[in-house]
Amino acid sequence: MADVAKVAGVSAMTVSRALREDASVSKATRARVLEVIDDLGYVPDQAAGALSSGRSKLVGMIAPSFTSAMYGAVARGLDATLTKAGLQLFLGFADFQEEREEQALEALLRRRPEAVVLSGGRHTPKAMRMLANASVPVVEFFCAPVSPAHHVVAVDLRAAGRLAVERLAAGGRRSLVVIGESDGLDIAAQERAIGAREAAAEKGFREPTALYGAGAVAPIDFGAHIVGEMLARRPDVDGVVCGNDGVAIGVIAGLRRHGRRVPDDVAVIGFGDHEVGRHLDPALTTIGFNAPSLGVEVGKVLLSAFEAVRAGDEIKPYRLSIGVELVGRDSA
Amino acid sequence: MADVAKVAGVSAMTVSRALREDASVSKATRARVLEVIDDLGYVPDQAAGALSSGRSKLVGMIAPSFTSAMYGAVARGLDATLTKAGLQLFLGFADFQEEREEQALEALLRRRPEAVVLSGGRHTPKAMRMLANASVPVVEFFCAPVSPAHHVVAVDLRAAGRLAVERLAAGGRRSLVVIGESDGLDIAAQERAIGAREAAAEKGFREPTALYGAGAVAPIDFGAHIVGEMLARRPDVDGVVCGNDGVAIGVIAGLRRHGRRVPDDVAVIGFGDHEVGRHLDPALTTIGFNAPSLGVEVGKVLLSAFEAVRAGDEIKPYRLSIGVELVGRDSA
DNA sequence: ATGAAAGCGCTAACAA
DNA sequence: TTGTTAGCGCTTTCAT
Repeated sequence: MADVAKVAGVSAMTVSRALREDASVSKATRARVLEVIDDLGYVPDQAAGALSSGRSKLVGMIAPSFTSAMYGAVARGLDATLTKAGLQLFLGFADFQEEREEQALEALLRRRPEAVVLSGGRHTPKAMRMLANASVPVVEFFCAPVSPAHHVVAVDLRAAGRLAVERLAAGGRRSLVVIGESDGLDIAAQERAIGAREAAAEKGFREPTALYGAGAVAPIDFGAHIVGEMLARRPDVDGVVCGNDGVAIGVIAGLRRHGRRVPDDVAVIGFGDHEVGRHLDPALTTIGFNAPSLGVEVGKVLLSAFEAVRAGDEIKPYRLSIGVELVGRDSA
Repeated sequence: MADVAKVAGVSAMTVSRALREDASVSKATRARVLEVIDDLGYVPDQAAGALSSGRSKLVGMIAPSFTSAMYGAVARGLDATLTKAGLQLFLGFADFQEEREEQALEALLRRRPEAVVLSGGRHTPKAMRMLANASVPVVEFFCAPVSPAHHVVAVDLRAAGRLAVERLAAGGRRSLVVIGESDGLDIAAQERAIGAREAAAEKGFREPTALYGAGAVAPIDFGAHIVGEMLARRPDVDGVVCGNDGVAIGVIAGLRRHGRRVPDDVAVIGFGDHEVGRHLDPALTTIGFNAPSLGVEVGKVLLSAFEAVRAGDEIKPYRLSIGVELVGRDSA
């Protein structure tokens, strides 16, 4: 920056100001400085800027993985919203483990983010403590947190469970199984199971059998393998609610291997509305929600939290619920 | 840090040293400092550390998207390797557009990464200039760059094209179409097409028809929609090589709608070996490669580049080729 | 509209 | 083994 200042014949301060929109620099000076910057290929050092101003312009997001399309889509929506506000998104991996999440969070906090976004659910006590100490807005997304200390933008997973059961009931199914993700988000699976149980009770059905995955197994393989256990526990099953479309695809494949036809013998419903579902045979009935817009909503929550802080207003926790919809196709 | 130093009764410098493994601090002092740090919930500020030491401990990676599993898997492999070396991965989105990549790169460079990882292919001139100015190791991954100025860890896409055609030839197919991704990575599509053309020429076939996608369309939908054009351009087609498994799934669905059976009338081969392929009907024949290990290899290249710099050695560009393998199933 | 001085929180280099 | 001094590259504040 000193170089730029020298070449442009101004002080470093003027260069710094020329880089910002609002600052008071004459048009001519700014133009000259910007030209020199371009000539020299100067890129300002944000670490220095952050240290000096106390604003890192960083928002951290920690997700279980970016291998499944959902979290990538959320991140993309969030990134788009933040970029418009001059903020950068810093992504971290939690690998579906609370301990890894804690590590990722600590690494993130070293960069002094202005806000933290992480997937809802359980967190380690140390992670909770770090979040409290950081004194920045925190948003938990996707599923409702165990102890909601912050803002929440959660998908209405109970409604998902309810919708699925209602669809199965409408199709004449009576003996239900609910299968949780294999991705460790057991909170999400439980929420969905609660919704399913409620709906089943309303209809006067026998309580659905709940089956949960063990960890970060590939969802399709998990679905394919759990069919054996499912059939053993509930031989008369005629309706299955799956934690995500991957599991559903695996379950359908597994059922086929066990000689059960879908949807004639057993109806299967997925979750997530992955684009592949439409092209399967049978086409997958699933519960959908808008993942990129979930990211956008998280961004909006942050932006208004920042706004509130700037205005000196009291910050009240947001509780946003993202709606779900049934995508009725052939598998159920 | 000053707080910690005061409470522990040492200087800030000693706290700083206690935080690092190698530094010379007595066991007793370190233990005391670490305890105070834990009590106070102190998290060091890396922006300050980076400014002072000139080491950001950041490696930036810019990928077209994290909505498709591949880039997420690469990022995960890279992150794992870097974390072991005390480096953090900073992810950026390019949204399949060169201009967005340039923006993401500039934002990244403001954080002074110690290395930059980006997907191979074309980059804007300004991006190239920025990379040169940054004077840090650069790795281009997945597909070979147009002007390879740096390290390259590329999947052997020509071999992928060749393997696919050889499989089709072995199945008695003679009239071939090669479909490029709809994800803007046209370089990758072209490489694959070159390999396919070579193999077709060797077998004495008529040159395969090449069809390319228009941008960031959902791959499955793209595959489904391009079938019409494909059948118009090449009515006698009996073998299709697709740019990724999503496209292949769409093509199979599209062919079915046009009354062509797979694989009886037309054989279809995908790319990427997505786990869903095994569970489709017909099960998808595809070309696979190990995405997480691609990420790990990128990490290794960076680590040895750092090592070379530290040792004062000359840095010679790496050219790593990641092998592909045919995953023979039912669709071809 | 522009500049000078001070300092953000850390670490390199040197001293003890 | 520990402490002191200086300074990383910016931005804040205050002055002009």
